Amino acid sequence: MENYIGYFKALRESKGLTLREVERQTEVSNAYLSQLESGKIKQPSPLTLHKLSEIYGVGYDILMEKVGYPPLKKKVAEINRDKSSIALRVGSITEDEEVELLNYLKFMRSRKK
Amino acid sequence: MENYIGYFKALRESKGLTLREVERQTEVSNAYLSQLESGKIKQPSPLTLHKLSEIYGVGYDILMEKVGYPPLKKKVAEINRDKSSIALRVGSITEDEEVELLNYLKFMRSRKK
DNA sequence: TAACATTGCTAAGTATTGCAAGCATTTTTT
DNA sequence: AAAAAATGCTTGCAATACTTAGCAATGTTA
Repeated sequence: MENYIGYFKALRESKGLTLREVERQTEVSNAYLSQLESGKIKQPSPLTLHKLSEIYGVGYDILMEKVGYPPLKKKVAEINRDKSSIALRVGSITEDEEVELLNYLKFMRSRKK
Repeated sequence: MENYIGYFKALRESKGLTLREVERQTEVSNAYLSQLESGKIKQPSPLTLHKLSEIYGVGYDILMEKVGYPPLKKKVAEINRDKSSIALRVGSITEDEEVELLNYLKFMRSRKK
């Protein structure tokens, strides 16, 4: 969402790295890095950001937010709503559904043996 | 990490939602949702995943990893808060079990009407 | 000085996300 | 039963991430 012009360039230069050195270590082309630093790229992919976060020593989540992706950090309210790890994957469920799912899971597993 | 075929469709149907209902709430076109569910989309953007995570009640980070984006390390405090009843009793579930549970959840909920 | 390497950058091309419009079929309403 | 609405889906199309190839300027070495 916001402007991160100057940010990536300052980051790289603070480490004393050239575009081609970053290219070697991240396998992101120097051409693209140049475009990124000059503000021609709106939202580099998470994978690209992850590579950059490693070489620059900056948090992956920091870079994600920097370019405007939704924040990765969970809010406490959401954590409390999602009680179990299953709920994290299938969405929130009621207590009754939880029991029924448990039984069904048990049935599923016994059937596949 | 690779294939999430069946997952998004199972998620939606477990909630008893139509493509156009999800479109209304997330502002993601039903056309795109259809392609996503049929496996024609490799990596939907973080913003799209964030919207889906909200309407489906599934962790944003879970969806991010599901489609193959780099994993984000959780804070220890959050991890401990996340695991509760079901996880402690049955342990983790496989991807196949996950989809099967979603389908059963859909059946459970449709039965009670 | 001359040859060569390195630097940042641009232009053109490929691939993919996501949308608008529309179609065929099923479901709902009258 | 007919009309209307809702549903899932396909087909172009625009926008954009990212690459390869190359250029001009600067730095390095013989």
